[in-house]
Amino acid sequence: MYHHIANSPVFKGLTPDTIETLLKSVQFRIKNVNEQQVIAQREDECTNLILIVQGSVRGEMLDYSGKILKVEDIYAPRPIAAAFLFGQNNRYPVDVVSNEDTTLLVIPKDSVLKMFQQSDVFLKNYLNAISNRAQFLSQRIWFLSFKTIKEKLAQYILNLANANGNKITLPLTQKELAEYFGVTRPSLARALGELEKDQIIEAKGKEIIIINRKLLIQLLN
Amino acid sequence: MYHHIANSPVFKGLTPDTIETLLKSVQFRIKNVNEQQVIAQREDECTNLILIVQGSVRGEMLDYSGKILKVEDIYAPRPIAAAFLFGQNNRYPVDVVSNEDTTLLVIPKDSVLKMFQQSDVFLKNYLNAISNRAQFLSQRIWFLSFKTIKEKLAQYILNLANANGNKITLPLTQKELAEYFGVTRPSLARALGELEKDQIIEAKGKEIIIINRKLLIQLLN
DNA sequence: TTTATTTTGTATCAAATGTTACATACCCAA
DNA sequence: TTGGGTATGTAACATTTGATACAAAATAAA
Repeated sequence: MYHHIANSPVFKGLTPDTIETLLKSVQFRIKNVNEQQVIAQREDECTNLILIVQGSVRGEMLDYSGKILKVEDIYAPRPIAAAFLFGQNNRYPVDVVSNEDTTLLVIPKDSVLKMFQQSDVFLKNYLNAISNRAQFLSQRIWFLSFKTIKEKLAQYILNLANANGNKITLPLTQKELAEYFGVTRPSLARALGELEKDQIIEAKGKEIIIINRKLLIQLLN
Repeated sequence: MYHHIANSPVFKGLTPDTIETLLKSVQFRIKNVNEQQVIAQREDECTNLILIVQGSVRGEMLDYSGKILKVEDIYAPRPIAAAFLFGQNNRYPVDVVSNEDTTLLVIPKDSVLKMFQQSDVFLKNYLNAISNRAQFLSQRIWFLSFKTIKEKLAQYILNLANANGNKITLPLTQKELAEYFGVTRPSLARALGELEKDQIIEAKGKEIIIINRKLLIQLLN
């Protein structure tokens, strides 16, 4: 087990032996769950740090009518909801359900605090994990603030192109990109097509070449 | 000064004297800036924890064409970008500019780490601050995932009503609410008007009464 | 290679929202 | 009380996007 979780972001830089020593100095437990088992429900208080040792879970966001809005899969050896163990309203924002037979490492909050005192590395890793989450979300919101699909595309392409000149390769399928943008797939395809028709970009498969960067930037005005 | 920052989220529960002792055991500096002075630029590395002792600053998000997208004001005695001191890409996501004559407390990252070791309370406060930020952003994204304005309104109203029965008071003006929803003000007003016309709610100023909760929930389907 | 599956391009139509403009209501301060 | 500024209600029209459907292309599997 310690070998598995040594790859977890919160244990990065620690040897399996060190992790074992660290964990054995506090309380924790192992929990095995079957497929489709509910691990936590929305609004449950989040009192433990949960790491996925093996398997995967998903977070399901529901609205008031019970409809599933968004699903996020989390795989071993990542932590579940590290950013919800602390904070004013430390409750799960989603229902957490196992996708498959899954092994969980459950560490109570005060054990986590003890581990912070004992391991500088663990503390830094934990801070990094939450911070990364906040940064990711922040970036995502910034992105969603672009009104039209073309604006989002322009911003997205310019971001990728900054490093690699005028030729980029989309790292996502159109379907995934559409989901990332919060729009439908045909709408995204349409927007791409129009950018191409206007001679702003040239797209062949996932390869995109910026033909007229000036016009691309102007889309953001 | 220590009295001022004692009200900061990261120093909550500590007396001014304790804070003084804590800070004097590490390195830090005070920085006074005039109005409209640039404190940090987007993509600058974030190497210090910055607290606003007195005054206020704003974070400005710019797109590639240089247009200001969003502004967030931060007032004393809150920290600036606490969630960007750690993490993989610890760079400011925004330009930070002072709104007025402002006094800043600048604490280098390694001093912050030392303070974590010396004060359990400070560490917990910091974790809470980052976590709150992540939770806030998470909630915000969840919210933005509702497609139509009516859906957003329904979700928003139901959230407020949960605690207080069927009568709620909007804590924001329509303008602010529209901004929060990421829509224009007239569109929000129209949506509110239609909910009223359909006898789902009754709105008078900021007072809203849910007339037909069932229909309100059905909007989410 | 052939077949199945996924991805992409495109079209049509309806629905939602933005834009702009203006009138009315409200609130605070002189 | 009376302005002046802000907040709100509403209208007409243009734009954008969603929903749905289907065909072509690309990719993976047999």
